[in-house]
Amino acid sequence: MIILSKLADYGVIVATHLAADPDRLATAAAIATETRLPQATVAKLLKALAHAGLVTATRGAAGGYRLARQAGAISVAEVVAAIDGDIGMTQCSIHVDDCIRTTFCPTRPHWAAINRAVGAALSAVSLDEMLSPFAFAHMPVAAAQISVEPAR
Amino acid sequence: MIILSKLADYGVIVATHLAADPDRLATAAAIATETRLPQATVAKLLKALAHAGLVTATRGAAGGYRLARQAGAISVAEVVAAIDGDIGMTQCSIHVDDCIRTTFCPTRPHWAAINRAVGAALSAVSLDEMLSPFAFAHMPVAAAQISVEPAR
DNA sequence: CTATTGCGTACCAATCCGGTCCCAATTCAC
DNA sequence: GTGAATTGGGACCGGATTGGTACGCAATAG
Repeated sequence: MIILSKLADYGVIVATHLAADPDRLATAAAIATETRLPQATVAKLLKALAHAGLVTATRGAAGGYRLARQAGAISVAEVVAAIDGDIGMTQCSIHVDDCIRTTFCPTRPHWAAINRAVGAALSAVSLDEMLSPFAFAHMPVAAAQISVEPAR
Repeated sequence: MIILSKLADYGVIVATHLAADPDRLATAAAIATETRLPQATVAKLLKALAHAGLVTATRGAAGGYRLARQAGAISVAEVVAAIDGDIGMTQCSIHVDDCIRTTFCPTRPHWAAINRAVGAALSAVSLDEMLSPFAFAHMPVAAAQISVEPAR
């Protein structure tokens, strides 16, 4: 299974690209060609990022986009959430009501904890770290201990 | 965004249900009614779990399913992987080749680390813990520190 | 032999997703 | 003031994925 949608993946690429050059005011078209992503899609992503307040947009001729904060202050989790919506493991993590099993399902309360752990993994990484050519070393401790076994 | 597919979510419910009564040989139909999930779907899930070796199936009349291992020795990650396939954050985590950006995309190497952290969060929880009415407390350290901010 | 139960596969309907396009609003240059 | 460039916010569409079902085959108990 793939967790991130293509769009969210692209969103991180675009945001990281902006982070590489924080002072520059880049147009959607320029970013698209530089990242080799489809123009219309990049434009859509930037709108979403702007809506979430992660980038600031300047309209009009000679307009463009720029990171709203320092690259170190924007986490991957925020970028993903800006595009795919808030992160939750299960249906009931987000739509709390529409599950007939809520009353007797024993697993429900535990998802919240798993939820936080996953969110933490994404929140722990900022854009400038994504930019660095070196792998970062401050992932949650459990990260190195267990690897998920493939099933097929 | 919702990370787990409905099917994977159901899979965990079914597996947890089996974990509640490890010695019992339960038919797919019985599990379906007890968990209030559609029969055909539960049957499909149990096949997948059996295929992954998480449950053992006994065919024939008076047959049924049973956990293949102790509930404490089966992680949520395994159940999810059995149904949704192996866990990866991005396209390139799984299909390494088919991305034209591999050569110059700076974010690529970092996803692996995030990947492991997420996998660890799911691997850290076993079925018997999902069963307990109390929230477990041994999530990765970062879990409690950061919460993902909603975007919409 | 027959009833029960799992096994495998094929199939269908619905939803979701990636992607495109269009037009209004805003700003700059001349 | 006019026109070009650029973002903003929709609508829209085709295709892939997913949830769910159905059917025939194999195995086993009685």
